[in-house]
Order: sequence, then structure tokens, then C-alpha cells
Amino acid sequence: MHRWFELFIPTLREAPADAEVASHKFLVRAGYIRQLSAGVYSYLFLGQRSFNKIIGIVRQEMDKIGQEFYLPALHPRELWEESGRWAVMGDTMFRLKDRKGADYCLGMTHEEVMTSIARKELRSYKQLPQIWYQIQNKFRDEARPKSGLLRVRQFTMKDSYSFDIDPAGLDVSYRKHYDAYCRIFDRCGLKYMVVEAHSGAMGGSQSHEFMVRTPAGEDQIVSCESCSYAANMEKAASKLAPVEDLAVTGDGNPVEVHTPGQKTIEEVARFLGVSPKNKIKTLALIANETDAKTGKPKARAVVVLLRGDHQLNEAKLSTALAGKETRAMQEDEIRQVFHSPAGFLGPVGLSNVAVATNGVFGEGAILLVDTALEGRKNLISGANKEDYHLKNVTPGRDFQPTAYADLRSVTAGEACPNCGGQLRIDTAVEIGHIFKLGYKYSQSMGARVLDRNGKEVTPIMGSYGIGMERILTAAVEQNNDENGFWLPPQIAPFEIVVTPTNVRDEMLTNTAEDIARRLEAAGFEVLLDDRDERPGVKFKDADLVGIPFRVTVGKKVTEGTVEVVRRSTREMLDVSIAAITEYFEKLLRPAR
RNA sequence: CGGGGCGUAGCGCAGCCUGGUAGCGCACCUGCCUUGGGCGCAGGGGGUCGUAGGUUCAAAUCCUAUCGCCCCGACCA
Repeated sequence: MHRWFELFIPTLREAPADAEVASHKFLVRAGYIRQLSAGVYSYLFLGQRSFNKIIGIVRQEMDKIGQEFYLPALHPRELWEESGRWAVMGDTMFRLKDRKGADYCLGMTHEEVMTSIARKELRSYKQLPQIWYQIQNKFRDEARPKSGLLRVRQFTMKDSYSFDIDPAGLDVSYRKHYDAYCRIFDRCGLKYMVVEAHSGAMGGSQSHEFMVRTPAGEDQIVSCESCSYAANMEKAASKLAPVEDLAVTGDGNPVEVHTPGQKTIEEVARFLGVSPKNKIKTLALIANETDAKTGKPKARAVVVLLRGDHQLNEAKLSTALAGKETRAMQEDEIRQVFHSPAGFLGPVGLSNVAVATNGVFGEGAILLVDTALEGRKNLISGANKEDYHLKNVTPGRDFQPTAYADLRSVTAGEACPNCGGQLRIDTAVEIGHIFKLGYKYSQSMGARVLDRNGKEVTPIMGSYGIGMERILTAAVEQNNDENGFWLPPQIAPFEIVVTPTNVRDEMLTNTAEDIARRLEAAGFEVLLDDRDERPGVKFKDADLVGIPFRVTVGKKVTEGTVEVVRRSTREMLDVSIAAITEYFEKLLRPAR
């Protein structure tokens, strides 16, 4: 039996000063975790117990669809050079040398190791599909660890990888993961949502993120109030209300208007008495790309046009640019490249605009135009001339975009692309991510199998992750009040804490012992608070440490009853001592 | 990586400006007392003041460097 008196459960009355978010404060105060270094934590008794239960659930569900491996955390440099990621990962990768001076890194993820196994061992389509998973530490030297266990440098991830003979097979593996993840998070008692995620530059791949709404999160998710549509900001779309175009001025061709000193969208719109919706927002950027012939890095001008009241979404821009990174141009660069003063830049008359052929951009400046401007007329843009703007600007007629693309961020209140309902935006934490990888690793690392026809083909892969700590953290974020938190019984370190109000009273002690023993015999996880403390201390601790039910053994034992308190609601109920086991059977068994 | 803040006892903090050899609350130990919401009384233990250098008769305090941690931003398969 677990007796509090003998255990190490170092609860704190006060949270460490540097804890900001609820889960961080409470997990430290409740004695679950202690910090060792920035973004590196030790899990103490209660934390580890809860963690083990989470791992148990994940393992059970993953075993239904895949096979558990355990891969090294220490990887040789060569492996990561094969996939090209030794260079890409930069400072986020922990790197070290062995005694001979050879380079190693600590694994941030395990695509490379898994693929290295697959390519050695998988020979035939008959061996596919495979789903391999592991529960392992990951190391990422985050630029800024924060929020307790939410963003750390060493953490535990369940990561799995699927190998299929073709995209249809990948669809099946992907679906299996989707369903397994739902079962896992349901069993962990989390309120979560599944959102479409932006799938990067590889094209055609699919990705979903499993998110838990909480202000402590660092992602923004968009969801519909009326239907099931949900996506992260990098992917979310919306239907825009139609905008009335301005009436033609003069002969309908672009015409200059004098706008002395009016540089911002708001200034110009107010000055001309029009809505920012009828204005074109022109952004000048520099993209870094690699010269196709020489392989050397080179800069490329990118001009982005948005509706005046819209905001650029950098993830979408990156997708539109096939993953290239961009930065804003400096004023002198704008002058130099476009011969225009900053603040009066516009698309009409821009020289050397790239043309796209089959989605490939030719030479010159890339002119990307947000789809919200497609089909619009008589807009107002900069005239590329100090103190002048243009009226009557019509895309497609007065300038030719290199491409139209979805480039703007959705805002709350816009219409759902599926049903037209209202969209809302919430901050959330990502607890799981499933991703159709495609051929990236199997291709670059040379995994090949023979298909039915004896032809060599590259298996298609998927990769799927769950942040194990984040399940615990999200649960705490979702279930707390000023006194502490409560976990769903399935992931709580104990399901029931039995609290005799006075251990010097033999009747109370004996009754509490008896109840604890019977509950344990019935298969419940019970913590007996046998400390010689005042009741107040024990109640405060019980409220703090995340155990969902408390049995208070006090005065009422003379009447043959004890109190059962549900931590989440503070609901209190007198239950007969004789029937206590049955009471919890009814309460907790269905959840198992 | 840019901006800001903080390092003094296990936790939370004061002292620093104006240098004089370290203090408060909680926690901890002993005894008494108390037992339905962090109880009371008495006694007690515990600190290289992040580290290194400098200024000074004297440095937690002033100067320089450095390390660590936190926050905002950038970044985030």
C-alpha cells in the first residue's frame, strides 16, 4: 500500500517565481517535476507514475496498429548527412564529438534511423506495410525553452513511421494512426480537436495536428462554430464577404492621384475616402534561394500583394515559394530594385516580373498575389513615385502576377469555407501530429523494394508523433483552479486519496487503512495519507496533487460513513464504509 | 539571435541607490500544545550573497567580465 508518510511528495506552498503557466506552477508545487536546467526536467514519484500511465495507454493503442522498437538517441553525423538534415537543423540540433573526434548528434526525431533499418531489411512488397514505433527521448536545443514542460529541450515522444508500397497503402496507415490517436487522447480524458495542418513544401501530402485549446499554447487554430471545420493558422482558409469595387475614375485606365505624405494603408484610405478593402497592400521581400546551376545561394526579389486590410501569413508564403525563407526588404533595397520610394510601391509598371511555367518560376522578381485580389477591379495602389498613388488598378489587366496564391491569415469572425458559419481562433498546444512524409527519406536514403512485377520501387512513408509530456501538461491546463489541479483517473498517479483527518485517533486510522486496503484489492490505485498533519494541511495537499477523488475518513465513521469528494467539482457525498468499494466500482469502472 | 529582467538559506523575498562583515516569511529540527481547510507557544540548525577579476582599510552593496535562469520578439521536423 502507498502511504504518504513514507513517500517523497515534496509539495510547495508557493510556486517558483519563474513559473508562468498553470501547468508549470502546479506540476512543480505538486511535487511532480523539478527543473534541472533550462528546458530540462526531472520527473519525481507522482510525475513518473502519471507519466507511466500515459505511456501505458499509448503503448496499448499503438500495439494494435504497429510494433514497438527502441532506437538509439545518439546518432552518427553520417546518417543525418544522408538525408541532408545535418546541415538543415542548425543550432536546434545538439551535437557532440566522441573521443576520436567523430561527430554525433542527439536525435531530434528518428526518420533517419528508422529508414536506415528499413533500407537494409525491407526487400519485397510482401514485407509491406510496416508500422514501427518507439517511445523515446528527443533532444532539441530550442532557442527559447519555456512554459515548464510545454516547450523543453529533452522530452519523450511516441514516434512512429509507416512504410507502404504505394500512396493508397499510406492512406491506410495514416488512417490507422488517426484513429489510434483519437482513442489515445479519448482514453487520456483530454478535450482535443483535430485540425488540418500545413503540410510543407512536398506537395500532395496530408497532415493533421491534434490540439488542446489553452491560453498557454503557442499555436493558433481556426475552427468553425457551426461545423467540424478546423485548421491551424498556416492552413486555414475562409470565405470572404464580397467587396464592392470602386467606380471607374475617368477613362478606366490607371490614373495617378496626388497623396502627399500618405504612406500607410490607413492614411491613404482615409485621405481618399475609401475603405482599405479597395487598396492593394504591397510588400517587398527578399527570398534566399539556391542557384540551380552553380548551387550558390542567391537573393531574389519577391513582391506580395494583399488586400489592404489583410495580413500576410508567412507559412503560406513559404509554401507558395516552395519553402524558401524570406525577409522584408530595406528601404534602400526597394529603391534600388524597384526604383520606387518605400511606401509608394505598387505592382503597375514593375519591370522584370517572373513568369511561371508549369508552376516553375522563371527569372526576375516574383509577384505573388493573394487570391482575395483575383477578379477585383479599380483598386488603389502605390504609383512607384513619391507622393502618388494609382486609381483604377485592375489585376490581370494592369499587371500580370507570377502567380495567385492563398497568402493571408484568416481572422476571427470570417466565414467558414465549408458551411459559411463563423470562424473562431484559439490558442492551443499541439499534442500529436500525423504526417504523410512521402518519399523524402526513403528516396534520399535509398530504401527500395521490389513490387509484384519485380520492379524496384521506393516505399512511401508516414511519420507520426505524440508529445508524451504534453498530454500531462494539457490535462493540467484543462483541469485546474486556484488550489491545484485534477487529472482524469486514467492518467492520475492515484485514483483515490484516503485521508484520515487525525491519525492519532485509532478508529479513524483503522477505518482508513481498511478502506484503502479494500479499494486496492478491488484494483484501484490508492494513496493513504497517513501523515500526522492537521486536516487542513492534508486537504490542501490532496487538492493540489491531481488525484481526482478523495475519501475523507473523519467524524462520521461513528455513523458508518465517510465522505467522497470529487476534486473537479468539489461535490461531496456521504458513502457507507461497507459500500465504498461498490461505490467506486460504479463510478470508475466504466471509464476503464 | 535582438530587447528586457533576475541571481542573497529548500521556496518566496528584503538589504544594494548612500560600502562597515546578512535579515524576514514559509519550510526544516527539538519540546509542548492542537486536530474538518496550510493551528499556537518556546528553543534551534542552515547562506562560498551565481562565478572570476578589479576599486577600497573594508564589497551582497561600486566597476569589469563571465555563467545561469526567466519574460517579450525572431525561430520552431
